[in-house]
Parts: sequence; C-alpha cells; structure tokens
Amino acid sequence: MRNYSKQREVIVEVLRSTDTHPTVQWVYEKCREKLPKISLGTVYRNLTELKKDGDVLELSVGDGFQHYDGDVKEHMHFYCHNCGTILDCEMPKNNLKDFLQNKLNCEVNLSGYVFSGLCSSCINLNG
Amino acid sequence: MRNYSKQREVIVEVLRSTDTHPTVQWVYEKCREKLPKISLGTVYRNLTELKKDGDVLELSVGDGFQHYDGDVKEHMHFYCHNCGTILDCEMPKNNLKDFLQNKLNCEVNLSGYVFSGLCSSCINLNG
DNA sequence: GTAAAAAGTAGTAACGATTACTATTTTGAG
DNA sequence: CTCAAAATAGTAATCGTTACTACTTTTTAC
Repeated sequence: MRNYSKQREVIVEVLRSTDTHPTVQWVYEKCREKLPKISLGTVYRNLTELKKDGDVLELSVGDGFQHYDGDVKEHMHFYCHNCGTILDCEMPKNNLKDFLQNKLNCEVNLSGYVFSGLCSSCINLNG
Repeated sequence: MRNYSKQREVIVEVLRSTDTHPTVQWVYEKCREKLPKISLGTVYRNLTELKKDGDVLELSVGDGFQHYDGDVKEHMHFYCHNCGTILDCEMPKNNLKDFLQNKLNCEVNLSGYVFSGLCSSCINLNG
C-alpha cells in the first residue's frame, strides 16, 4: 500500500481500529484527535483513493451517508433500519434468509438492495 | 391505496409502467409529460408517502441517487457499477453467489451491502 | 545537496440531491 | 354551499460531498 503521507496513515489506522463501519465525519473526528489540523477534504480524498486501491470498502445503506470498512475480505453486512447499527456477516452458504435469521437473530427483509431489518436488540425494544 | 390526487395517481402509473428502477428526476420528467405543472417537491413527497405505505420500494445503490421500484413483491436487485443498470432478481434458494452468477450471468461482487458487479453486456465490452 | 516537478494538504467555495417552507388550490364531510 | 383539512406549485434552505486554490511536502534529476 502506498501510504507516504502521515494523514493517510492515520486514516487507515482509524479505520482498522474499529468495526463500526463509520461515516466520513466520524473518521474525520477520530483523525483530528491525532492530527488536529487534518482537513475534511483530505479525509474524503484519501478514502476515495483507498477505495480505488481496494484498501477500504465503501458501504451505502441508504441513510444519506457513505460508510467505510477497513476490513476488505469478502463479507456482507446487515443494517438495522431502527438503530442504524451495521453488522458484519459471513458469506452464507445455503438459504440466505434462513441463514441470516439464524446467524444474526434479526428479522431480515430482503426487499431491495440491502440486507436490512431489525437487529436483535431493536426487536426486544419493540416487542 | 388512498390515491385521491391526480398527481399521486400519475406518479404510481409512471412507476408501474417501467422496470428500470428510476430516480426521482426521471419520475418527475415522465410525470410532466402527463401533468406539465407537477412540481418536483410533490414527486418527492408522494414517493415518501408511497414508500411509507408500502406501495413502492426505495433502493440505495450508492450512485448518489435514490431509486424507486413500483414492484413491491419481495425480490432482490443487481446493480452494474459500470453501466448503472439495475436488474431484478428472484430470491435465491441456495448458494447465493453461484446463483447470481448463473442467473444473471454477471461477475458478482458481494463485498459490502449491495449485490453489484458487472452485468453481462459490460463484461463483453471490457473483455 | 539542490532545484524543479509532482503529489499531497488545509481551508474555503461551490454543487446538487433532498427537505422545508409558504401561499394557494383542491378535497370531502356536514 | 361552507369550512377545515390535506395537497400542490414554486421557491428557499440544508447538508453531505466535490472542486478549487494557495501552500507544503515528497520525489526525481542532476
């Protein structure tokens, strides 16, 4: 990975250090704890470069924000449309809906593009 | 379906008459062919209402636009990140990746949220 | 080492899809 | 018909993202 600027290093570090699939704004704020003068544009530009190079993954869940994932091995995500949590999910090998239902303990709604529904804690809150 | 305004009727008609998963702008322009004075805000508001009522589906593919689908039976979509085409796809019953590969004749990339990759015509163009 | 070229950055302005707002029109119950 | 509630057209505002500019850092060539 070509990584010669301190800013890019920090951005990658921040992404690698979480499994929360953060927004650009969150990454920016975390970076500023280490580099108080880093600019938002730099975060955007580097994330775009890193995505292009295959070093990070960009996720669109439909909440109006792009999300980023420092884990680039092939896997899926589940988005809870109630609390906004994004969960990692291994590739299913068999019936997808049953798989997700058992694996994540979620009410999966496969309509549309995105795996989304209610995560287990939101089910408990609403039930 | 509660549908008493002419505008909402036309919006639904437009969505039902295509399988292209259009953007709001496209719906707006189609509606203006029938109702030249319809406003963009009306299209947005009605699409939001229709979505809330379960009469249309909203799709986020990550291209910066919301897309809408008048077909609300449970099904999936495949998004070609080269040409932007959105294809319908029945619920797979078995191994998902193999299924999509065979069914759509696409190079599927399941990383991230969205089924996306190259559609068959884009594979031919690039190969 | 040094100088010029190339790439990256901070800060700010601009963009554009979406949402909010307002005055006006349409709808529907009594 | 009448009047309140709901919808609309048109426009302004919002805000995540992108573009731009002057400046700094890194790389390359000598």
